[in-house]
Order: sequence, then structure tokens, then C-alpha cells
Amino acid sequence: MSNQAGAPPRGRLNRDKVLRAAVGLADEAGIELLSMRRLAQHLGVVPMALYKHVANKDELLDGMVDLIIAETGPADSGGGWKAAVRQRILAARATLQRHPWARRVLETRTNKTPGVLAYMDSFIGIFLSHGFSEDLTHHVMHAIGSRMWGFTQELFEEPEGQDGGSGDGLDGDAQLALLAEMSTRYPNILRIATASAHDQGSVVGRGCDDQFEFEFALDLLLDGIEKLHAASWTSIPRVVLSGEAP
Amino acid sequence: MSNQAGAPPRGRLNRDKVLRAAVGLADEAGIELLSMRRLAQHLGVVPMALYKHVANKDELLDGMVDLIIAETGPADSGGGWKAAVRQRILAARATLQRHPWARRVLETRTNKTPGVLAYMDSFIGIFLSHGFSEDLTHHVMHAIGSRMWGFTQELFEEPEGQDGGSGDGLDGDAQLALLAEMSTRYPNILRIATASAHDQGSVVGRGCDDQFEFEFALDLLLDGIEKLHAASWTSIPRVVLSGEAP
DNA sequence: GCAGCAAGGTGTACGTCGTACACGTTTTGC
DNA sequence: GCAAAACGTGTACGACGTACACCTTGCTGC
Repeated sequence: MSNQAGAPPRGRLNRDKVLRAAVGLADEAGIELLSMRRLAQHLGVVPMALYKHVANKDELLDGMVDLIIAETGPADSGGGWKAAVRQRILAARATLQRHPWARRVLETRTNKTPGVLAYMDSFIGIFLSHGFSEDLTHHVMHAIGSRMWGFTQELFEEPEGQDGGSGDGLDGDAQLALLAEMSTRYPNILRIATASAHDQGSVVGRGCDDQFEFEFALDLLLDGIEKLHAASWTSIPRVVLSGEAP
Repeated sequence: MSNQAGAPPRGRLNRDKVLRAAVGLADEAGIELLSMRRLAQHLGVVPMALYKHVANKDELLDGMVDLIIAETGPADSGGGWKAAVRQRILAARATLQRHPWARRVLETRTNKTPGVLAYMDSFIGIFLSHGFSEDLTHHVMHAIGSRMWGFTQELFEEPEGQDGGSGDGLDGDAQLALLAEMSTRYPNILRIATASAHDQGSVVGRGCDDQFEFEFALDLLLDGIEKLHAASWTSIPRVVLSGEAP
């Protein structure tokens, strides 16, 4: 009877409830609005109560990440390594798309939480168990990098305004002027943007299919990896040569 | 004669001085310690004085990014597109390595500042001027993504402690225990990490050459792009087919 | 059934942050 | 030399993360 504007108190708190509430809050309000105070209020509890369940905000974020990694589900390693890697990454992508804040959290911090490590371990396992050398696997993991998580780099994403379309709340004239400015200052960007506005009337950007772009880039990478693997590529010579004869 | 613990007052402030001081401060103290107040103190000035030169902290960050993009220098487009792209990216990489905070800033925010747009425009220009179709260029830009800036994904980087080596201030026993734990829980990570510790005695990680890893991944990508270009790859069929006959 | 105790929740407080607003002070253009 | 604009200051507010000391539950062993 003491909490207002929050969910029902639902008995005592525990780490899991805190984490899940945090994920929910980040999902609906955005990560930048997730504060210990707001989370506490959401749970009908005083801010300091949270610290009985998480050490601090960083640990909260770690826990949230681990929680949604678990959502991704286990590897589904039928078929070859390519199918397995593809499936794993696309599954992660689907999950992270439900929790857009996770991209920021994963990128910003040096995550070596159990969940992250386990995910990477299973990822590495796919390559090793399909005959990749340790050396190649290592380089391949670097090459994949954060694409492992399935998120795109959102070069310039619009902040997803309410109105469909790309007019940022400007009237037609202002938008036209902006377009004219763009065309003289950044002609190449404009060419690409207009050329790719295939499927709708939008004049600039957002005419492209993120999922397609992602899979395009992913397949480009995987095909390259496949060739290296087929050629038994290795970086070892680079090291062995260090004291060789002229 | 009113400022202490800061640089000499050096006349009046202006936007450029503010931006440069901010870059310097971020370079030496890290981006998370760059606050308006600290920056002001560094300039021997009261916090609110900064707001006469930048609108707010976000705009400050934008300005900082644009400033160091300018450091990158213009494109050096001798040779083919591959050489040009490679040169551009590696130059950006060199710059961003001098300003490690820039990675975070570029990743975290939706940058459409003049400098960023100009950089992208010139980047796109390389492809277009070497005969790439607008369609392919568009997809290629997505595939390159943030690698355009030349930073790596630092999957798990150590926070660069003062002591060389990977013992995070633990004694030998604790470190061994941790290693044992790793080996049972994340055996694949351990295999890769130990296998790649070629060039020194470190037991886990950091035995790999970041620059090599980056160029490896970059070349993988560029080679893939080259093949697509040679094959006049296009995504257009995907769209055109939408209303075709069975 | 109840004492005792750990685990969970509270209240207050501190130092940090970005920045709004009203006010002085300097520089500049005429 | 003076008006006006540009620049710098002081104070204040509402966030934030979280340390610390304090109550209040609910479970334990007897």
C-alpha cells in the first residue's frame, strides 16, 4: 500500500525479478531512461532495496545481458558449420531486435559475463568441431567480431518517429531546402540514398531492408571464411618467419 | 588569476579552443571522465561559460568527432578502389587509435554531423568513381558498416592495467584456479586463447596482433566485394520479381 | 511456539552530473 | 565614446549512483 505508479509489489524481491523488471523497463523506455531509481519505483520499492540483489548498476546491466542471451536458445547444430553459424547469429539477431538497448550495452562495455563467455564458447565450438584449425578459428572470430550478436551498425538510423516517412517534422519547403543542401554537399550519399529507396515513396533513406543488408554482409563474410578454410589457410608462417634466412 | 589546476587562460575562449581542449581531456582522462565541469576547470573557466560556444554536451561530442575526422586527412585515391578504400580505412584507424574514446562516441550516437557525412560521402565516392553500381555500393556500405572507421570490436579487451601481463592483480594461485575454472566451463575459448598466445609468455589472450586481425578481416571483406563487383552482382532482381508471372 | 538472526527493505545524505536563468563584464562596430 | 552584442559568472534545480545506519520481515533451531 505504499507504492504508486508501479507494478504490484508481488511479494519479496529477488535477483531474477529485478533483472526481468530492468529488461522490461529498458525495452519500453529505452536504456538511457533506465535508472536505479526509476527501476525501484517500477518495482514499488525504494532505490536502495535493489542493492540487496545487484552489486551496482554495472552488474545489473551484466545480468540483463545474460538474461536475454539465454533467450537466444541453444545452438541447433544440424548441417554444416555455415548453417550452424548462420542460425546462431540470426537467432541472436532476432533476440537483440526485441531488446534494442542490448546493442549499446554490449558495445559499450567489456562484457565477460558467464552468458557472454558461454555464447562465445559455443560459437568457437562450431568452428572447431567442423575441422577449423585453432589458428583460423581465432582469426575468424576476430573477423566476425560484434556481428556475432547479429546487430547492424546503424550508420544513420532515424530515431523512429511516429510518422511514417522521413520528414523530421519539417514542412515541405524546409525538407526540400535540406535536400538541395544535401545534393550539393554530399552528392554521393544522395545518389545512394535515392537509388535505394526502391520500395516506397520515401525520398531519402529507409528504403532498404535491414534484414537483407545484414544477411548480405554476413554471407559475404561466411563465403570468404569458407574459401580460407577450403584452402587450409593459416597465419602461422607470419610468425615462424621471424628469424629466417634472407 | 582566478583559475587553478587548469591551463593558462590564454585570452578568450572560442568554439575551437573548447573542442580541442575537450579532445585533449578525453585523450588523457578517458571519455567517461570528460564532463562539462571538468572541461571548464581545465580551461580555467566556469562551467556555464562553455555553453556560449557549444549548445550542450551532445553537440560538444559531435564537434570533437568532426575535429578528429579532419585529422584523418583527405583521400589519397591513387591506384584502384581497393587500395583507396584500404588507405582511407587504415588512416582512419590510425587516427582513432590516437583517440580511443572516439569509438564509443561514434558507436553510441547517431552521428550525422558534417564531418561524418563528408567522410561517408567521400567513401561512397570511391566506389562510384570506380564503376560500382549504385545498388552494389549501397549494399557494400552496409557490409562495411562501422569498420569504415577502422576500429575493432574489442571482444574482450583488458582494461590495460599498469602491469604488463594478464594477471589482474591476482596472485599465482588465484590465477591458476581461474584458469582451471575456465578450462572446464569454456574449453573452446581457452583453446583459442592459448593457441594464439604465440609471441610471448602470456597464458591467456593478448597474444594476438590487433592490427593484423583488423587487416585480415578487412581484406576478407574487400576480396568478397571484389568478386561481387567482377560478377556485376546486383540485388535488383529481388525487387523486380515482386509481381512477375509464375 | 518462540527467541534469535540473517536477509530484505527504508531514510537520509553526499558528491556528481547537465544545464536553465539572471546578472556582470569585456569587446566590437559605428 | 557609446550602444549593443558577445562573452563570462553565480546560483540553483532536478536528476543520477550509492554509502551508511537503521527498521522489519520471515525462517531457523530449539
